Amino acid sequence: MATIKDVALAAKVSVATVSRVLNETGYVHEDTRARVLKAMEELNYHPNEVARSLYKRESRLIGLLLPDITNPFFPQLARGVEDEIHRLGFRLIFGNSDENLEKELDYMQTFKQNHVVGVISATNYPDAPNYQDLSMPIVFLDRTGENAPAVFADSREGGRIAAAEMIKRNAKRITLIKGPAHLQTARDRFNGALDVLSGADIDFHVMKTETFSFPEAQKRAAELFGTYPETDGVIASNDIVATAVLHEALKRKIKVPDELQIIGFDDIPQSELLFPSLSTIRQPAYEMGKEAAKLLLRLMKNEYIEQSAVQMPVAFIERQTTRKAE
Amino acid sequence: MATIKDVALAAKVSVATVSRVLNETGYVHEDTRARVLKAMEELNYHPNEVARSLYKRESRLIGLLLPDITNPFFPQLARGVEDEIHRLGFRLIFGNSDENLEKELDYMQTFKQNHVVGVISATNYPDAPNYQDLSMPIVFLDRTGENAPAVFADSREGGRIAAAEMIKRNAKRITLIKGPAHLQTARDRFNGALDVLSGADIDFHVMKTETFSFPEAQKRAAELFGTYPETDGVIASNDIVATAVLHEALKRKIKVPDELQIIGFDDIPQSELLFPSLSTIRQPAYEMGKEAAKLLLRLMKNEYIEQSAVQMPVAFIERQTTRKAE
DNA sequence: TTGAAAGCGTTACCAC
DNA sequence: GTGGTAACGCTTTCAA
Repeated sequence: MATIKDVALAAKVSVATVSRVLNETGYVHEDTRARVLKAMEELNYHPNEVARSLYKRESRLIGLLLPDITNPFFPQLARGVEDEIHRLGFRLIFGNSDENLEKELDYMQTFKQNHVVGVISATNYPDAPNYQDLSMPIVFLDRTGENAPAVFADSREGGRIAAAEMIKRNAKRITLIKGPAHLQTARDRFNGALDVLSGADIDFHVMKTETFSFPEAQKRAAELFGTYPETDGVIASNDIVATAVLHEALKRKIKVPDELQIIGFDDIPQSELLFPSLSTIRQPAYEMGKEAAKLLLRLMKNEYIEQSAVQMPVAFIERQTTRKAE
Repeated sequence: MATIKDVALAAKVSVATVSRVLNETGYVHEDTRARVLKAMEELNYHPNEVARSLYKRESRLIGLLLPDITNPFFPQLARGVEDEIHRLGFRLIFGNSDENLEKELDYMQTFKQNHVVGVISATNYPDAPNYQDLSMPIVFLDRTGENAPAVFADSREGGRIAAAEMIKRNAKRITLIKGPAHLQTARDRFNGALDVLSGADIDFHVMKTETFSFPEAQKRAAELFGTYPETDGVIASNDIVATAVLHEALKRKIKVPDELQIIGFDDIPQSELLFPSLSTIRQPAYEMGKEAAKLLLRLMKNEYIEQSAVQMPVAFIERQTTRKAE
């Protein structure tokens, strides 16, 4: 790879001048600039980002930390982030944390050591020391820290909507599934649904799942129909769990949505591909990724930010696991 | 962040000595080493990777280029790669190419400018100039270049297996769906199935799809049942397309697998979640990612490599869209 | 066994 | 307008 020195030599100027045209900083004569540009072209010169980063103590890299890219909710977040930062010339150092604090620390270390200009993290431990006294801005995605910049969906409202839609559709014996207790978003969904259910004149039943894994969800779904066969409406903690419930219901030849209605949460891409396709509460994952990137970019520019906790709207997506509202 | 100089000062030695204990290179007295280690500890010193990278002209970063992380096949590849390189201390610069040559070039540029030590790319253009005369090793993943290092599944064999299983299960009027022509793997699947079908005494019908997108697949599936309603076995070009066919079949109240059998390709995670769950040809995506990483690591060490094109086995996964073999 | 100093490719300051 | 050069934080000769 050609260096700035090669360009200087070819253009018969000093490296300082080359640097000036490169960064469009300071004066340089039109003719000189042209010569330099030509030399760059000919030598196919591209500045060494590492050297730049060393001197300026910041790179063109952004750190992205997600629990597990293999979980279908996260790729969309990632994609949203990337699309937003890409045109500004930023690139991603990416890692999966498995919700493991050590791994997160490890990646935060990597980020610092590589001079990233900012980080976006979907961590369950936003208040851990990992994330204190950083020299670069950070925004939490799909998570919230104590008045730290964050982008997340209005989960509680999502829970409320799910319950309201279920009631509106005339379910009488509702099962509310509670997700993993360590996830704030899961708790919010649950509490939102509870807000509505407890105020309604309706029978309901709470069941919990420890994880969002399909195999566990399958087991719990089987139990559900064993212990509470008369349920006619399930508000699931997310789409994976909802899928397991749907699966089990179909296996038992329960008619969906006539005998049993199901509402999921997230609207992961495959929810639409199920048969019957899954009614759910949509989180705008891609947009959330974009929004997080935008927020980070503003933070990087040190802009004054009135409200750095941005809450994204959720919406009921009506598909085929719910009946028409009456 | 503390620098090597701070450590040297605190330990009352020169930076050269600190560097020696850091890299375990050259002699250094036990007592000195202890002092240095202690100073590092106290200052919470972590070497600046950027400075290292500048001098050594190589980083601890690996470039990963995938078409679209939002497509459920790719996260598994990514995860396999990451898990393999993580414990060796390597990290990922990640980008989505959208199968766009410009974007790929763009990312390759980024990779070089950041001194990555190697790249793993799932490109459709392995022979493009983008990938020639690189100063670092590259391995193609899920793709092949002309005798370039690569890791990919045995798609042709996969096609053969799909066709054989379909015949074994007594399908009589088979529909073979041909995937996007620009994808080598799609062509291979198709040709493999054709190998078997054309040698068998059986009716079959070929239909093509231009993309692997669900909406297009839905349209084509609808057409299929319109123009060839008597088909009783569909060999789809991948699981997304198979899902669309299943969807359409269920909508038309065609009994699966009694009246219609379906075999997909890939075994993406959601294939198991469908109802009925999808029989498919599995590509070991996670393992492919791992294998690609391993190969890259060996290439980086300049090991002699007998066979740098590693073909991974595929297998028939029997689920509920096929009948029991007779 | 240790330290001084050059060099990695840039940028930015200060002269001219 | 332009060039010389110190500095960014590290590794690696070379000498002592």
